[in-house]
Amino acid sequence: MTVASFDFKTKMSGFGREDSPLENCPVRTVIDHIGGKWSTLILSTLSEKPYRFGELRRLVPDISQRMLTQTLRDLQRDGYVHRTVFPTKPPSVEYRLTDLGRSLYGALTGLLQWAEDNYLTVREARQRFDVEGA
Amino acid sequence: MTVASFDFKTKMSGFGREDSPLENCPVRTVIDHIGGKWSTLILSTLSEKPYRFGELRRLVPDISQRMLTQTLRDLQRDGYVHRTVFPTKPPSVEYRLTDLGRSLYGALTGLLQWAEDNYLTVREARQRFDVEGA
DNA sequence: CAGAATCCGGCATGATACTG
DNA sequence: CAGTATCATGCCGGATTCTG
Repeated sequence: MTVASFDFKTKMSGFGREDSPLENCPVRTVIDHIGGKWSTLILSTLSEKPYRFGELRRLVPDISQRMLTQTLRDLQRDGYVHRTVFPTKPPSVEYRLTDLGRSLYGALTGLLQWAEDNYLTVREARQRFDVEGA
Repeated sequence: MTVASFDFKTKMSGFGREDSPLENCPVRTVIDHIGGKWSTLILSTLSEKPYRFGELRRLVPDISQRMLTQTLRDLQRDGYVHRTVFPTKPPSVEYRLTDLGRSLYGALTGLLQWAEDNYLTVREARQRFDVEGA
């Protein structure tokens, strides 16, 4: 199965029907939830090693507490992250990637590497477009 | 360079400074713009072969005209899609992937394939989480 | 046919304050 | 330390109408 035919089928599956077609698309099941603003960043950080809540806050200083909590819950809900509570005093909570999360991160790596390799080209294209458009 | 160290560095580059750190992150330069609701879908469709505006509308019936126009413009701006106007009457416009767009789609394929392979697992995890949480 | 312009609602995100 | 709860808001995206 070629790349094109694979994805064309993927795209088509779930479209053209009346019962909320987008929600039934296999690809969107995954993409919609890791396309958020912080998901990839948290996954990247946790791919290095498990971290506690406060450590994540410090490692990703731009994120608000609210968004960190929510992103972690979403990742946990999808089975990418495991949450362990240590009933110490004060309590500490450790987040670590599950096997599924590590697997997803592996698939994500190709895209992240591409971004790293090509972002300058993209920025130049953007500038050219904006200049000639003006 | 390992996966973890690669991405940890990527993540850190652009953070911890005051001048709008997120905007300077190489990864976000790319991810922020293909994380939209329709970008991957249009890229997938165009990976098959070039299409005209109306054909794209029919192939992705859920998208509104406004969003199709905007998504195509963004993809063109980033250099992923080339836009060709044929001055016929009535006019027709063809969209095709550039080399950069094809390259990006190649990097994206791994993630799409992962989604196709694992979306059922993710949905099950989601259900389990929701049930035990209730 | 291929858009541009406009209006509008909802959700994602942020800021702040409070808690066990 | 690790969250929850509440409020404010921006902008994403849908529906509709108009144009060359």
